[in-house]
Amino acid sequence: MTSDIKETTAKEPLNFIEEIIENDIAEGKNDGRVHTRFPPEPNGYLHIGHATTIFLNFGLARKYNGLCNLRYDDTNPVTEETEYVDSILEDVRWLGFEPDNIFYASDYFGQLYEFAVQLIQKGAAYVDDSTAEEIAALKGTPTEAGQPSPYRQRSVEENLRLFEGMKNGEFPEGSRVLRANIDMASPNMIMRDPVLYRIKFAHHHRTGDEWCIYPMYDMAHGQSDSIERITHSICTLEFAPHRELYDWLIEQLGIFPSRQYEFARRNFSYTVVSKRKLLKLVQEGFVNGWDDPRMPTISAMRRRGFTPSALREFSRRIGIAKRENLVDLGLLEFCVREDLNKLSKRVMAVLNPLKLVITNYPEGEAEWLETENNPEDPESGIRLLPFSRELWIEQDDFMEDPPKKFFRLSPGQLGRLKSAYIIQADEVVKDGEGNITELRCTYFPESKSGQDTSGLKPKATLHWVSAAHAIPAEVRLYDRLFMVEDVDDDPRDFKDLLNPDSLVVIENAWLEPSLADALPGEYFQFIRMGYFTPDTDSKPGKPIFNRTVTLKDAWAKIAQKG
RNA sequence: UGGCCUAUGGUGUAAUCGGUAACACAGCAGAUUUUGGUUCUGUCGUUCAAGGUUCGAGUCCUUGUGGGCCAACCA
Repeated sequence: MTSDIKETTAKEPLNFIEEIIENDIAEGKNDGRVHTRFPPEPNGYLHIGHATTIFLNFGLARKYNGLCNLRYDDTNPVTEETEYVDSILEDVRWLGFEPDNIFYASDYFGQLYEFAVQLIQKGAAYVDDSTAEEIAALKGTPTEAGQPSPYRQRSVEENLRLFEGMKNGEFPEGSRVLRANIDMASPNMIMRDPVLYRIKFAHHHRTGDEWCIYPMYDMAHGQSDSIERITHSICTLEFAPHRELYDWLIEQLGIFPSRQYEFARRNFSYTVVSKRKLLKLVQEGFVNGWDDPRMPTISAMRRRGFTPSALREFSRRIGIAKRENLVDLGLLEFCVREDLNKLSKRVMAVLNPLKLVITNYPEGEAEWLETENNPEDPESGIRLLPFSRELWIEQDDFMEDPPKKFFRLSPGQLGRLKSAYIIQADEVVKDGEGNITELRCTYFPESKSGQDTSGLKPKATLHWVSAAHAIPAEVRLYDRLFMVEDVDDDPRDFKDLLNPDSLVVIENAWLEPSLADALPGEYFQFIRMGYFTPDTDSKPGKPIFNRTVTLKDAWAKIAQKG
């Protein structure tokens, strides 16, 4: 009772954007309407940073009964492709959101052209014949004012004629641009007559060859927001200087006043989120594609076995603010474990097999033992596991000469085989080089799991699979992609910072037979080893599993300390 | 002698008229456990600096300092 009261009264603190929205609603701004948008450029796959932005924009719309559009910011045909368009929608949906509208900035090319004409007509824009270098030279520096272009004083008529000529393909690429007529001495560099339109004879993924002039970001983004009557246009901090231009264009055109708000983009430890760098990793073969499970892309995390709800929880916990940050990806691992602990089926798999023979168990016999599917979920039920004389156990679970704190199997010691019997290690069999090839044990028939009358108290419980029933599998173990925490801050080339052990492939793991038909999208805990999911490379008869994340490992910590 | 943003434990965020600096992760210690998992308990540790206003400052004022972004026909 009291805890219920606590839960309902303890309300989550608002982030600064929610405060702005609630103030706007209280003031009746936009008739209390909230409309956001998620505006990716389709020039790469979405990554973990986009995921937090998706949760922000779609989450805000959901929280305030508003709408959220997906809008592809496709104003640069040179870098944009439909492959990316498709993957973006798939990722948004996988995260649990259906856009209220799916738009493209390219839908507005006609309207945007009209806007540009309006600007020219009121003397707010002009065609400049300068080269890119000439424009840059007259731009000035942050501490020095720029100089006006020699083409700045052209008549409205001439500007109109030339801009139309640009549109009609009469001029070569790079020969002319349309510029806003603002203030070459503005302390804000963005306001020094920014380029609005450029000529590009490039094939656009949607409009084909219809256009040879394309609007710049500033000429497209705010106008698209306005056309869609977006109320809160949320972007990252590096666009803050653009806000002045965003507002100026809305003012000049007299269109719906969308408002821009900026938050700090997220940086993550041991990875990169720059699209340029991610593209390089893919193109130069440092990873096996955009969805290589080591990548920070949404498609990679899906393939690796992360859940949408873990990502959502992670996003909620890191919050939103305006300061520089480096988010510990360990928190994401925590969220993944927290979610998977509740929903994943417990199964047994041996990754580095050591043969174990139970010398007092009859040869050729097998019995099927009950085991629970998930102790965290009483609804999950039980299943049967085959047990027999020859088993596989984990190599790490036996030490011939163990340190004090090791309480798994060692000569003479007892161990519990999970859901089966207690055994005692008797004898080690070695090959000519002294490697342990087999462990011979005896078992206690009266110690059967669930009906144990042996009175024995082994300190460790081991996972195992019956050798005669096990199915072979490949298992891929992933570790952090980079060796340094803050990759972007490191002076070395980021490709020299890659972790050489980010992928370890185990070719000959043994799985319990129930895993034979597991499909991608199913989540498992390999008991004592971690969370795993079938990889999309799996073939019938040749399952491949990805390790999503390890379990917390207290023993590893102890062993490391010595 | 530019403009804008920003500064709270190791990390990420709270503290909504100026009123006991808190939550989570990580760390450490312990209990429980047929997963060295989970769960539970305890614990460590924080306001960039210096002045000022005030009974009282993370919050207000002044002056500094640190970090980030801006000079693509990228977004």
